[in-house]
Amino acid sequence: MQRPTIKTIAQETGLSIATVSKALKHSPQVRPETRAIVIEAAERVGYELNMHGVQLRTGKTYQVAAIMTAPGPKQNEWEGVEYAQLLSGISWALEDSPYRVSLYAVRNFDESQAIIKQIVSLKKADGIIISGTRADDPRIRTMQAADFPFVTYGTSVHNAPHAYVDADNEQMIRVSMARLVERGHRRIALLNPLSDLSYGITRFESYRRALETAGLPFDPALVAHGRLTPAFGRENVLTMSDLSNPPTAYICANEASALGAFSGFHERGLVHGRDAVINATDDLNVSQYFAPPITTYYLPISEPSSLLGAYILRRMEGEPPEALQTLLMPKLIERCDDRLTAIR
Amino acid sequence: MQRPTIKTIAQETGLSIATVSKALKHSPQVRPETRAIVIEAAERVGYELNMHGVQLRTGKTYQVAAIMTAPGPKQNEWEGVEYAQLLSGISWALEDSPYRVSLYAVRNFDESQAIIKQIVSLKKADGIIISGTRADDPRIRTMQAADFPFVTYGTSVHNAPHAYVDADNEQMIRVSMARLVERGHRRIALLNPLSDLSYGITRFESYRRALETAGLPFDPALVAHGRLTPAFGRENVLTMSDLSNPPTAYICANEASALGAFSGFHERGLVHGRDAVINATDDLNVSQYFAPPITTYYLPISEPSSLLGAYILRRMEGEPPEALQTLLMPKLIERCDDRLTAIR
DNA sequence: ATGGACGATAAAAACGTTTAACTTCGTTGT
DNA sequence: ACAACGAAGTTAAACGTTTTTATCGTCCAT
Repeated sequence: MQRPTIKTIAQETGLSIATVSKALKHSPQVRPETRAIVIEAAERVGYELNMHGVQLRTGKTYQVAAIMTAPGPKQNEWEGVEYAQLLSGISWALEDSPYRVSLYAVRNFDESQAIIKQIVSLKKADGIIISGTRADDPRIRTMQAADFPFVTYGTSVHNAPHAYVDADNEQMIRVSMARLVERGHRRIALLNPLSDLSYGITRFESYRRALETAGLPFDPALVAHGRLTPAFGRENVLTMSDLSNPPTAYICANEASALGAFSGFHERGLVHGRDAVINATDDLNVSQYFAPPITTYYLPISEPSSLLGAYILRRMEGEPPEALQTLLMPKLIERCDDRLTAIR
Repeated sequence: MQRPTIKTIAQETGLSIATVSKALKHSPQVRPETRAIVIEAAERVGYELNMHGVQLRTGKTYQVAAIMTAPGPKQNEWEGVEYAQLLSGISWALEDSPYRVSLYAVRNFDESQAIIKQIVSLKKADGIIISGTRADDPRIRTMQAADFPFVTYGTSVHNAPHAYVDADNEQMIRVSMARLVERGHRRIALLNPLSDLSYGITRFESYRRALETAGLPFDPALVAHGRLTPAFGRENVLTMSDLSNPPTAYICANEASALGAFSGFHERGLVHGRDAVINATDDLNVSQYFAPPITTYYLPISEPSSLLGAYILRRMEGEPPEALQTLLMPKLIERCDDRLTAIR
C-alpha cells in the first residue's frame, strides 16, 4: 500500500487537493466544518506530510546547518567535546518544529567559510549556527550579505549587529581577577583561546583592565593563546612554573586546559593550593571531579545551546537580530578557598 | 537571476531536458559528443543539481540519521562527550557522497526506538546509525523488518546478523585481566556500563571467564553497572574501598568513569600505585593527562566513526550486512607498571 | 525495395505540495 | 431588481527532477 497523500484525502472526502492542503494548514479560507472532515480523514488514513513536495514547492529545506569545527581525524585530542551537548541542546530546541539539525563537520576556519558560502548560495539550509567567531568574521559578512538567517555562539566586534549567544567573558574575567587579587595573588596567568577568536580578545582585554585596576603590572610571559587542549594547559604550566617569578594562579578558559594544567602540576611536583591554584570555566561540570576540585565559572552548556536553537527559529521567522542577543553569566562555584597557604 | 536548472541547459544547448538529465548522470544512452556539450553548458551557467527535485522524484532523502542518546538538558554530567568526535568522523566519511548527517538527539532508549520507527515508516532518511546496542535490541528488529539500511556502534547478541563496528571488548578485558593478575592483583573491580547494553554483557562475561582462568573467586561486590559518568566512577571507588577486602585494581569502561575514580581516590586519600591502580578504556586520549597518567586501552574514536560512515554508505548501496562487521582492538598504552608497591 | 532493429533524442508523465486565479453561490446595499 | 461583494471551493500551474514511452532517422539483412 502506498503512503497516503493529500490526494488520498481528497478522494476520501470528495474535496479538492487544494482545499485539503489549505485545511491542513489552518487557512481561514476553509470552513471549520470542512476542516474537521479533512482532519478526520487524514487521521483515519494515517496521513503524514511529505516534506519533499513541500521543499520543492516552497524552496525551503527545513534544515538548520550546524557547523562544527573539530580537528581532523589524525589528531586525537580532547578538544571540542562540548559540541556533543551543544548539538543535542540545539536539536531539542528544534524538536517541536519541522526543522532538523544537519551537521557539517569542518576542520578549520577556511573550510567553515567555504561550507557556509555553499550553504548560502545553494540554499542547502534555512538557517546556520556557527561558533568560534572572530573579532571580524568574514563568515558573518557572507551570511549578512545574502540576508541569510544565522546565530553565532560567540560575539563579534567589527561586524554589523547579528543574533548571538555567548558567555559574558568580560565580566567573568573581571570578577575572577578581582577575587584572586583579593586573595593575595599578584602573578596571575591567563590561558586563553586562540587570539583571533573574539572571546579570546574579550578575555584578554578584560584581563588587562583588571590588572590596571589592581595596580599590577602586565607580564606577557603570563599570557598564552592556543587551542584549548589538555596539552596546551600542561605545556604552559611547565613553561610558566619555570619562570624566576612563576604565577600563583592560572585562569584556564575551559575544563580541558584545566585538566592539562593539573597534569603540569603533577609533572613539576606542584601542589594545588600550596604552590599555585587553578581556576577555570566549565561547560560540562567536570571540574568537580578533579583532584582537588577547583573553583570554576560554570555555565551548563544546555543553556546557550537551547538559546541557539530558539534564536535560529525566531531568526528564520524574520525576527530582527538585535532582539536575539544574549550574554550569559556563568555561576561562580567556589570549590576551594584559593588563598595560597604559603602566602599567608 | 534565477538559479539555473536542467531546463536552462536545455534551452542553452537546444536539447531536451531528458537528454540533459541523462547526460549529466552519464547515461550510456547519450552520445559522448552530446554529453560534452551539456557538461560545458552546465559549467558555463554554473548549474548545480537541485536535490529537492531529485528527492521528490526518487523518494530518496540523501540523509543519514545519526541517533545520539544524550541525557536531558537538566542533568549536566560529563557523559557522551565522545559523540562529538563520533559525529564528525561520520560526517567526514560521507563528505564525498551526496549524503548528509541528520542529527536526532534522544534522551533514552524508548525515545530512540520511537524515533527510529518514525524514520523508517516515514522514510525520513536513507540510512541510520545507532549506538548503545542491547543484547536483544528491538530497534534492530524494527529496521531489519523494514529492510532499512543501518549500522550499529556496538554488537548485539540475539539479533539477526547486521552491520556493526565495535571495540573488541572480550579480548580487551581478557588481556587486561591477565595483565593485572600477572602483576599480583587478586581483587579486581569492574566498573561496567549498564547491564542491558550489549558491551556491558560482553565485558562482564569476559571478566568472569578471566577470573576462572586465573583461579580467582567472583565477588559481586566488585562489579558495578551504571551510566559511565564521573559520578559513577567516584561513588564506586568510595563504596568499594570501604570493603573489608578492597580491590587493588579498578577497570573502568571509559575515561569519564576513570576520572571519577581518581576523584574517589583523592577523597579517600588513596594513592595510585600504592593502594590501588586504575586502568581504563580511552576513546579520547585524555588519560595521559591524568595525575598520574594511567594505563589504558586506546581506540581513537576516529577509527570506528569513519568505519561507521563507510559502512552505512555501502549498506545503502545494498551490500550485505555480513560483509560489514568489524571488531577493533584498542591499543594497550602502559603508562605505569601497575604493580602495587605494597604487594611487592 | 522492404522490413526490422538499433541508436539517439524528444515528449510526456509523474513524484506531493502550495498558491494564484477563477468559479459558484448566497448575501447585502441601494 | 440588480450590481457588488464575500465566503468557500475548485482548477490549474508550478517547483526540478527522473524515467517510461514515443519518435525519427539510419543501417543492415533479406
